[in-house]
Amino acid sequence: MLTKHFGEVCRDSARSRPVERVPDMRDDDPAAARERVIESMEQSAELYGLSRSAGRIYGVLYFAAEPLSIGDLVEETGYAKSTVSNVTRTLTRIGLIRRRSSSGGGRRVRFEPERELWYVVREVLRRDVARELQTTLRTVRQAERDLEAVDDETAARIRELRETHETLLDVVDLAADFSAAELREALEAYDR
Amino acid sequence: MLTKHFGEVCRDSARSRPVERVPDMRDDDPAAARERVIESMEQSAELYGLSRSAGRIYGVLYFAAEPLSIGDLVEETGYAKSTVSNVTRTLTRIGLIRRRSSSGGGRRVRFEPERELWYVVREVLRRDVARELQTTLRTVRQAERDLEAVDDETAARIRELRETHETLLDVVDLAADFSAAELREALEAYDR
DNA sequence: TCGTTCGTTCGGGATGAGCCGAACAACACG
DNA sequence: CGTGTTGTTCGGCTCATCCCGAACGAACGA
Repeated sequence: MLTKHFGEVCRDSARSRPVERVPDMRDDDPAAARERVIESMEQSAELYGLSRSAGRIYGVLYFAAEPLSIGDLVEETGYAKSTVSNVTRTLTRIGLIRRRSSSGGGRRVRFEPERELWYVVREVLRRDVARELQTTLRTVRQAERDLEAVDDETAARIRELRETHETLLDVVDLAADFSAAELREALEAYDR
Repeated sequence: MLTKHFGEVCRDSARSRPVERVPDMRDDDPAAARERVIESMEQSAELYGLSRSAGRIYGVLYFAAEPLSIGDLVEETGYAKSTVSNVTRTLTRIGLIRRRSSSGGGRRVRFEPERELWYVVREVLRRDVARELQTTLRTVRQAERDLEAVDDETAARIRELRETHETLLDVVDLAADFSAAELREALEAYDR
């Protein structure tokens, strides 16, 4: 997936949050603007199969002046400590945030966001998508080999499937080696 | 998302299926090979945030010689008619399968698969990802405008976020206009 | 050594997803 | 018009997910 639910993109987006945030502020208040952007991140998180809390935690870290600990995040987001602990683990695994352990003394863990989103996408492409394509490809190739002698519709379909996946894997592998700006340039430069 | 769960990619993949399939067959049996590929599709479906049944139904359609009706799919997959009805609706919305209604007479609906997977990805990029990026961008730009007078860390972060999203949206828009082969060629041709 | 401070893990409650069977609705054909 | 056939919708069941509070464990300082 890449998306959790391709449809019903907006479900109940008015889930009651545990703490109230930014009661009433003027429009040019940085805190209010920040809050609106973070809410947008919550929504995006849902589209990409993450929980709403993941979006908020990433958002808080995005705007933070310095890496935050779990305790800090609990205070900022109003989520329980266990929730923050689990969500940060998930976000770390994806690559959306990083643990900066042992900054100075103490076992206090601090998290900082990866702000270059394309890096995150790239890692997902490599770690998840490419790997999935490879696994499928292995299965398909094995099936193709098993049916070497056969020449029916099924064999033809399997060949087609292999070719499709080979192309997709090539594209993913290639794209994962580009930066976002390079990618844009490469696509703009290409003339058909 | 694009993926439902970026982690725990393999959960209990041995869920009991309602009907038994391909009891025991030789390795070069087309049906056995087909079955293994379809099982692989079930797994892929999960990664991309779809249900296992969606993967199987798509797989059955992929190998079908002709478009299948809901009744056919019930017979082929062993799922309940209601399940097949719901899943086909989802798959149609995504673009993985198409309804070929009114082929000849009758109100019998038939489904056929989109075998060019990149087309599907492209549609998802356009319909879901690009749209999401645009929505976020609108929010971020509004926030930036609200903070025109302000010049603090938050304002800087918002500017950075806008630039990131603008680049990503450009890339998505561009990529969605390419075929898979063109995309590969464009990336291969680009020399840094 | 003993609190203190942090983070993780465990069990539980609420919500939602996936699947089922059965009832319902639409349409073709006798 | 019935009547069978096909697809959709509805209520229910089960299981996973999300989030919580509380208990647990590991490190550090006094």
